This record gives sequence, structure tokens and C-alpha cells, in this order.
Amino acid sequence: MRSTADDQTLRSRIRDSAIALFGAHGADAVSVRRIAAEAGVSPALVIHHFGSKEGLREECDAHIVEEVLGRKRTALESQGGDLQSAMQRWLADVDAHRASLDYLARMITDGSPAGDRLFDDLLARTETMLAEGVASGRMRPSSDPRMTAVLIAMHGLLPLLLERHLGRALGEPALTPSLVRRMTVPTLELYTHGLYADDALLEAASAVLAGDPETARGPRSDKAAGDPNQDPDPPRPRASDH
Amino acid sequence: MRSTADDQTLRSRIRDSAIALFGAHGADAVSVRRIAAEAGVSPALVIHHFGSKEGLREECDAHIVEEVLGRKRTALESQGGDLQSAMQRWLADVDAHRASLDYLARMITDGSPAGDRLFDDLLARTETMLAEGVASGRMRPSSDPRMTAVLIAMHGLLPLLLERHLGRALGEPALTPSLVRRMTVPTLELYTHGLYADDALLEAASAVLAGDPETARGPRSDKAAGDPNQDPDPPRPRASDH
DNA sequence: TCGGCGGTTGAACGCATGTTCAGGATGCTC
DNA sequence: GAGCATCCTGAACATGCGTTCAACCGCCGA
Repeated sequence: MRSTADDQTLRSRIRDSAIALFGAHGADAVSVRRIAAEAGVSPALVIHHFGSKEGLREECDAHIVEEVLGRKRTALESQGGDLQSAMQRWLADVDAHRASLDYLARMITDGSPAGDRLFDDLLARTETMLAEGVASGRMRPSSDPRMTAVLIAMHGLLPLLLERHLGRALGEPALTPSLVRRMTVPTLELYTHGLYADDALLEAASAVLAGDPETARGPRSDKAAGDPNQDPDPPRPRASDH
Repeated sequence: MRSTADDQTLRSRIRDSAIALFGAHGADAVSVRRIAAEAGVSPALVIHHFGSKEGLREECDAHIVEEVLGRKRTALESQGGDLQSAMQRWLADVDAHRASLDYLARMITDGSPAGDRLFDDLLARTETMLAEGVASGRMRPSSDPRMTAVLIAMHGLLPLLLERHLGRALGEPALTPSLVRRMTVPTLELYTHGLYADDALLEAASAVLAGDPETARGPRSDKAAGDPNQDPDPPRPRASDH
């Protein structure tokens, strides 16, 4: 990485250092000075190029978004179709994207607009993939296709979000290629046969929920809709900006 | 203000304010002054009671750990057995634990020892639940029970970790009880019948992985040695099992 | 040779942070 | 009432932060 770093412009080198540090520690925990030191430049140059720390953050977001969407697009076009395995393939050469992965995981969980975009894109692709799979008979229809798409999209993100615990639980230092390989068959087992041997639980749950009309479409249980106290904080304008 | 707040000791009120603010914004983004203001005390008192901001953080961690493990234990004992539905039940009365949930999600993703403890506990329970399910014939055996336990444990955490996107995708402001209810049947469908209509993909993948035991010798990169980007953290602590 | 112009820097500014400390308030004991 | 312990605070401190700014460098066109 250092070998190619010297012919980068300083600007892109700053951005790459920021992505690595933001990904590893979180944006709040990384100072402009540290990014500058990592990139081998002065703190002033960071501000000069990106206007502010927040500007740098946004450019990092945009860079990752483009990298991910672009990569996923080409992967899908070149191989046709299977999102699940496309994502597995993408995760497989993890070494090449090590710096991006942590950053990506943070984007998806930190509530940023860029993270929303990524998730929405993933969800849309998942939903059409499921629709096509069902139409072609390769996949089972769901009683709630939208929810099923959300569930499966979220499943695909798990190795990203819980890389740490996944590795710890299986004795690997991180999301190694061998770990990704080991995940493949158990994942497909679940997606092929499920977990339960019979449909007793499913039938029971369906019956209970169907028998309770408020559950399926009930506009509000006692207080959900009108209650502004969804937020843990006292009434306070959503201060998600910085 | 709060009905129950006044009879709390100031100490526990500070801790609860900290949990709410840490959960909502992340510990780094919340200052001692803001916690103090939220609890209606002086910043100095926060330090006096907890020694430091980090001390406060650790006490918040411990408090959440005890709350979660204690609650899960009683839920399991009183109902016997089914971890999946126990967790669903726990998520169902989400309003009561709103403040804890965001904090919990951060603990699990931020790499703290307390988060590790929680995940390990969840994984252990999941693993025994699966073993019992298989032994009793209610669940299908897996070719890799450990990995399957990890996958299912991680699945159970999804609503916590991706509450934001789950809500956004389905038009709810957060993880509402009705959302939890709507998840139930699609989740059970996946766990009962799976997603794929036949086992073509599973067979293919099994064949490939079995026939090619050393699939990835090529892409192993050699960059790791001296790369400073590789090691923003202390060397992976590898906190092995219990 | 000159002038200008991006790219780059060291030093500084104002500010918010975590923390300290001397002491005020309150209530209990003799 | 005096002494004491406990709980709590306002004011300050040192530090690190994001950011600004005047000036320096090396290059290129005139």
C-alpha cells in the first residue's frame, strides 16, 4: 500500500489515511492532527483540501459509497444475478478492502445519509433478486416479501457488523477468507432447509397473530403512534449533525 | 419531570442519564458536562462519584450487562427453553428498555470486553439451545454446529444493530412492538422452510468446497508485515473463550 | 528575470474538554 | 452550640481540539 502511496496525490493520500483511521476508531475519536501525521502532512493541509473535518468525512463517505456501489454493480453484471454469492465473493478478498470494511460497517450503523443510501441500495437489489427467484421457482414465496427482503439484506451485513465476534467465536483474528469459506455451507443449509424440522412453531405463530386482529395491522398499540418519546432523549431537535 | 427519578440517588440518576446519552450519541460524542446537565447536577459531582468519565462508562457497561443477563435468565427460567422467542419477547416490550437498547447495540459493536461477555453468553445459550433442539428432533442437525450457532446468535442481534434501517424500510420510526410482531412470521418461515426451493445451490457449494480443500492459496497477500495502516489498535487481543 | 500562483507549512487562536480543588451546605453526634 | 462527615458546587486548570493566517517554496508563463 505504501508503494502505491507515493504516486498518489497528497489529497487522496489524506483521504485514504482518514478512511483507515475513521474505520478503525470512529470519526469522533480521530483528530485532524492524527490523520495528518498518518498521511505525512501538516494539519493545515487537511483543512486546506477539505474545508473542514466534516468535509473530509463527507468525502470519505462518498468515496466508499462509490467504491461499494461500483464494485457491486460490476460484480453483478459480470456474473449475473446471485446477490448472495456476489457479496460472499466480495467479502472473500477481504485483504484488499480491509481499510474500507471497517469504515463501511460504521457508515451503516452510524445513521448517516450515506449509510442509508447504501442500505437502501442493498435492500432494493435484494428485493428484486428475491422476486426473480420466486418467479423462476428457485425460491420459496414469502407471506411478507418486503419483510423477508429486509431480513435477508440484514443477514448479508452480519459478517461486516459482527466481524469481531465472528472471528472471536471461531478462533480467527478477523474476517479471513477461510472464515468466509467456512460460513458458506452452514449459511446455505439454513437457506435451503431452514432450522426447524417441522412447521409446528410457524403454524402456531401464524395462528396466534392471525387470530389477534390488532397485531397484523393494528394502527397503534396503546401508545406507539402518538408518542413522541420514541427517542431516548428529552424533546430535543435531532442533533445528528456535526 | 420523571416520576421515578426523584427518589433515585443522584448517583444512579447520573448513571441513567449517561446510559441514555451514551446510547443515543456514543460515548465519545457526549461530554461530562452534558451528562451532568441532563441529570441536573454539576460536572464535578460526576467525577466525584465515578472517578473519571471512563469509570462512569465502565459502570454503565456493568449495569447494562447485569440488566440484560439477569433479565434473560429470568425470562428463560420462567418460560423454559426457547431462546429465539425469549429474545423476541424481550424485544417486544421495547418501550420499557428504550434507553438500554441503543447502549446495548453500541456495546456489542464497539469491541469492549463487556460487549464480548454479552456476545459470548448469547452464543453459549444459543449453542446449547441448538444442541437440545437437535437432540429432541425439533431442529435439523448442522454440518458445522458451532458456525450455525454463531450465525443464529448473530441473526438474533440484527433488530438491535440495524433498528434504524429496519424501521426506515418498513415505515416505522423505530423498533416498535408492531414491527417486532411483523417480523415474527417471516423469520419463522425462513427458519422453517428456508429460502431456496431446492438444494441445488447447497449441493454445488458443498461439492466445490469439499473437492477443493485449499481454495485460497493465491490471494493471500503479503503486505501485512510492515504496514502501519494494519495496526491502528494494539495487536488483536484475541480474548479467547471464557 | 520577473511576477504570480497553487501547494504547503509553523505558529497561533479560541474553544470545549476532563479533571482538580477549596470550600459551601446540610444533617448527625456529643 | 461545636465538631464532624457527607454530599455537592463554582471557578479554575491544563490539554487537545478544529481552524486560521501570514509566509514560504517551486514551478510556469511572459
